[in-house]
Amino acid sequence: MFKVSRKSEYALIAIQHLARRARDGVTSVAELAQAENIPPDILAKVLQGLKRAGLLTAAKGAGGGYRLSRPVKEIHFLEVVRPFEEQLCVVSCQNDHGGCERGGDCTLRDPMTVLNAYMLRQFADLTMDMFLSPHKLLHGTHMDVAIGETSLGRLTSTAHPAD
Amino acid sequence: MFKVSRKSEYALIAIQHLARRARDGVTSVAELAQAENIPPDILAKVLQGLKRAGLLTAAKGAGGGYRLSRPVKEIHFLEVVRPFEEQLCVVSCQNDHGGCERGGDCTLRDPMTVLNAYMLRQFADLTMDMFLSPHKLLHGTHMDVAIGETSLGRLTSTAHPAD
DNA sequence: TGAACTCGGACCAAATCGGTCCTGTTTCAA
DNA sequence: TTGAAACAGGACCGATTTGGTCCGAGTTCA
Repeated sequence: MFKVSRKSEYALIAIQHLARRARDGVTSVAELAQAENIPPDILAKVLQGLKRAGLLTAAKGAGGGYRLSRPVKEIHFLEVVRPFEEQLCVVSCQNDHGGCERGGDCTLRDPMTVLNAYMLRQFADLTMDMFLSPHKLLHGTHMDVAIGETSLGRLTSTAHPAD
Repeated sequence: MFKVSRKSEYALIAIQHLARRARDGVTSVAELAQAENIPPDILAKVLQGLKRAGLLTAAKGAGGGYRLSRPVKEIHFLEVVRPFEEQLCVVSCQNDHGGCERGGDCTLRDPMTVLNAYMLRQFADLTMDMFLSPHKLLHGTHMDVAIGETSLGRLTSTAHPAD
C-alpha cells in the first residue's frame, strides 16, 4: 500500500542527481537518462512533470537541459511524488468530489480520513536533502527512532506481527 | 501512493462489522456481504485471507460463519491489510530478495529503506479498535495532532504545497 | 541552416485488479 | 441418512492501469 509508481522513483532519482550537479548548470535528459540508467523517453515525461510542478527549470534548445529551480532543502518529498501519483489517499472513499460509492453510511470514511491526515502529516516535513546523505538521514533526524525498533522487525519481516 | 487495494478495504470493513457483532456469535459471508453491500464471492476470499492470517475463526457447516479470534483492540491495522497488499514497501528496490534491478549503485535504496522503516513504525501502534469510534480517534489519541495542522491543508488540497 | 534540445500527444503491450463462476468439502439438522 | 447451508479455493475474464515506445512540433544555439 505504500509503493510509489515507477515514475515517482525516477523523479526522486532525478532530483537527487540534479541536486548533486547543481553547480554544473543544466543537465539534458539524455545525459541524466544514461547516467542513471533510465529509459530516456519516459524520463523526459517525468522531468516535464517536475517542471510543471515548479520544481525544475528548463532551458530549451541546443545546450539546454534541466536545473533545480530551488535548493534541495526546500523541495518536499510529497511535491516530487505527487505529479505521478493519482491519489495520495488511503481509500477510494475520499479520492475526490466526495464520490464514495458506498453511500453515506460508509463506516470506513471517518476513520480513514483521520488516518490519511495522519500519514500526510508524517511526510509534510520530509525534504529532499535528506536523500542526499543517508547517514545523516539515519542518525541526524527525527527518523532515527525508526531504526532498531522492535516493532519494526516484526512488521517488516514475515507473517504475523502482533502475536 | 498510500492507497490500499479494494480487498483491503473490504477486510477493514469486515473486521469492523464483526467487532460490533462480536457477541452475536458467528456471521456468515452472505449476511456480512448483504449488510455491508459487498460482492459475496470476493468477500468470501477476503475472509478466507483474514482467517489464514489468524485474525478470524471459521465455523463450517450450516449455521456457520466467521468470528474474530481476538479482541479488536489486539488486532493491528497492518495485520488486516497485509494479506491483500503484495508489498508494504515504498520502492521496488527493497521488495524482496534484495532484487534491486538498478544494481548496487542505486542511490535510492538507502534513503528509501529508512523512509520505509519510518512509515511502518508510524503504523505499528495502530489497532483496529480505533476504527470503531471515530470521535475517540479524532480527539483521544496521538493522532489528534494530525487535525488542524497547517501543513496538512497545504498538502492535501491542490497543486503546489510548499511555495 | 541544421543540430541539439525540450515539449507533448498518440499509441501499445503487459501486468494488475476487481469480480464472477464453478466445483469441492465440511457440518448441522431434519 | 440425506440435504441444505456454509466455508474453501481454483479457473477464468474483462477493464483499468502502468511502463514504455514512437513520432512530430517548437526552440535555441552554433
